[in-house]
Formats: sequence, C-alpha cells, structure tokens
Amino acid sequence: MVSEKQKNILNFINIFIEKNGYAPSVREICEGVSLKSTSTVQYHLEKLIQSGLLQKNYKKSRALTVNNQLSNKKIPILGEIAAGSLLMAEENVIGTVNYPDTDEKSDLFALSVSGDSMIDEGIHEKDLVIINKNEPIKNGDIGAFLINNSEGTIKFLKNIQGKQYLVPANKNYKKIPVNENIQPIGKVVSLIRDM
Amino acid sequence: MVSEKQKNILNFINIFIEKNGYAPSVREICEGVSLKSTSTVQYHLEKLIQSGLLQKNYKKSRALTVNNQLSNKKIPILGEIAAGSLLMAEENVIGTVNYPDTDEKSDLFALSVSGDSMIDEGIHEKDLVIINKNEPIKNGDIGAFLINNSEGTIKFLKNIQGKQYLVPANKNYKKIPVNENIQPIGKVVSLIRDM
DNA sequence: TTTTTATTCGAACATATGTACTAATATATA
DNA sequence: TATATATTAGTACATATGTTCGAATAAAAA
Repeated sequence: MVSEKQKNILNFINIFIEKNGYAPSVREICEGVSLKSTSTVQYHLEKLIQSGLLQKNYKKSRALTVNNQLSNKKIPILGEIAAGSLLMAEENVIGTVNYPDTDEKSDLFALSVSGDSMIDEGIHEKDLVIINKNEPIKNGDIGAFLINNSEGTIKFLKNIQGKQYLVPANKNYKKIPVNENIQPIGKVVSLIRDM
Repeated sequence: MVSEKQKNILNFINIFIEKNGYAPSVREICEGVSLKSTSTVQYHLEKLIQSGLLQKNYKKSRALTVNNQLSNKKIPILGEIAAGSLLMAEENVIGTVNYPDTDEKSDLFALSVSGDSMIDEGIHEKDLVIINKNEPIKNGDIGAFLINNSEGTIKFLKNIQGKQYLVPANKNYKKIPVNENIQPIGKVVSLIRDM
C-alpha cells in the first residue's frame, strides 16, 4: 500500500521533526528525499494521509503530524488524597510525568506510593504508579482503590472463596474485604522509580 | 525579565503545540493572546528568545521550539549482552523507551533485568532499569556492571571493611569482590515496570 | 515635570510555502 | 500488444507567513 518512497518520506519527516522540533516544508522534503518537484511530494503526502500514517492541515505550513505508534502523554501526578475531595481535583495535582502511551482510550494518572503495604511486590514508598482509570481491575491485578471516599491505596484484587478482597503484599497487613466503602479507581499499569 | 504577556505567549505556544502537534504562526499567536499587530508578537518573541525560553528559525514558518525543562529522550534498550560483544553495539539494541531527562550530560540506556538477584530491593525480572553511563556509582548505589567482559548485571556497590563488593539484594546470592574482571557501566537512575 | 523604557498598532513588503494543472515517463496489468 | 496505474517533473498561482518601519501610547524612572 505504501511504497518505498513513501516510507522514505515518512522517515525523513520523522527524523526532521526529531532533529528540529518542527515539521519540514514541502520543498525541504523535496531536497531530503531527492525529488525535484513539489507536486511529487504533494502526491506522496496524500498517499500517506490516505494510509492514515500522516496528518496534514490544509494550507498551513509545516503542519504535518506523524501518527506515531507511541506518543508521549503528560499525565498528572496526584498527591495525598484529602478526605472527601474529588480524586481528580486540580488542587491535588502535584506535578506531571511524561509517559509513552499507545492507547487513545486510556485515561492515565500517576500516584506517589505511600506506605509499605506492597513492599513484597517490589512497590516501594515514593515509587510512582501509573494508573489507567479505563482499565478494569481483574482478579489478581494490582489496582488503585478509594477507601471510604477518602484514602487512596494500591492493593492486589483477589477472589478468595467467592469473595473479593484487597490483598496487600506485606505480611504485616491484613486483607480487606471489598464492600460498598471501597471504590475501584483503575488498574496499575506501570511503575516508575527514580533513584 | 519576562513580562506577563510574554509568559502568556509562551504558554499559548506550549498549549498550541501540545494540541496540534506543530507550532502556531505569528498571526495565530496574535489571535490567541489578543494582540492586533503581528509586530507586537514579533517583539515579544524576540524577548522570549533573548531570555532563552524560546527558539526560532529565521524566516521559517511555524519553526518555534520551546525550551522545555524536560525533553523526552528516546533511549535504547539493550538485551542480553553476548560474550565479548561491545555493550553498546547496534545489534544489541532490542528497542527504545521514552524517558524524560533534564540533563544534557547524561548518557542513558535501558537494560531489561534478568534474574532475581535484586528482588529484595524490589527490582524484578523483566523490569527496565535506566542507567546513566555518565554518573559514577558511589558507595551504596545500585549500579550496572560488566563481569568478565561478557555478562551484564545490576548490583549494589558497597564498601565492606575497606574492600568493594557487588552486593545482591537476595540472600540466596553471594556478594562478589570487585576486581579487574568487573567493569562499572553506570549508575541505575530509574526503574520502569509495565504490568 | 521630562526622559527613558516598554508595549502596542497599522501598513506594507518580500518570500516561503502549499496547491493546482498539465505532461511525460515508468511500471504494472490485461 | 494495448491499457491502466504509479511516479516524476515543470510551471504557475494564491496566499500564508515572517519581517521591517514608523509612529502612537502606556508605564516607569530620573
């Protein structure tokens, strides 16, 4: 569907953006891929757009965007969750972290881990866990939960004898039966630790 | 040094790029920050450039780049290190990971953790550790080392009774005295785990 | 106050840039 | 072979866009 020349052009655009921070003009692409006519480039650009690999804005210069597989998202880091406050309230955002994400449908945020209830799973205090609010927490997954509408926590979700429990990874803590006071927030999909 | 209006403009540019994937034109900035003259914008852009917050390319459209504090670097992920092969050889690169980094001087790469010798420190198999080759490994740090010029490993570096050892975080493994067969690669500065 | 500096505007200019059209050539397909 | 499709080139056009200049206004400093 896409020819070698078109891959070539797409690659050139990618490298150009990586290097310069902005997209090349049609004539710069001309030079970059050894073509002598702007209309030839135009022709290939349209093909690339049809293939869904590129996006362009009519009549705007350098308004090319490549549909890269992974785009970096800036996702908010939430601090301690104050009692009664809404989880995603602006005032709780203590920073942002860059995170490469494939999926359009994911709704991510980060939480700074407090406590050692997941220490045996290698999740330490101060670690940053990335949580996807749009990914359901399945049996055996580690998820983020809101307890009594006030306290956020990270635990395993486990089915034990037909009942659901929040299970810590630390023998000093007890498992908590899931009831109406426990609200799932989303699945923990990644962990970032800076040292 | 930078006025409110200039912060305003910088912010607009940032948001515009975030949203559209390319920088705004001078006239789009005009509208965006409620200014009626392109030359006024020009005036502020120059100020921002003088302050080092912005970069511009003469006569090129939409060729603005914001000097953000943290820029995303694509850093290589190295797989198993074959015996005798050079660490950073191209053929060992099994992928790339996006990682936000402040420091120009850092020389980063990622290594996929194999084995469980650091399990008690919460470093699991398949975890991705980010290593800075330009950051020295100090006493107590976790570093990456090359053993016998063949095998890569992650260990604590510890001074015990005047001698240096590579110390695992797993009681089933023994500490290794540092000798000429052990070559420090760089400090482990971050850990990424996808689940 | 006067003087300097910062900010804004308007208009005009030069050109960088995207676009459209036609034709020629190559490559594949029937 | 003939026919269709893909690719390239050349030229010309319209305008989007960065730039320059001069002047007016506002704010700050002397």
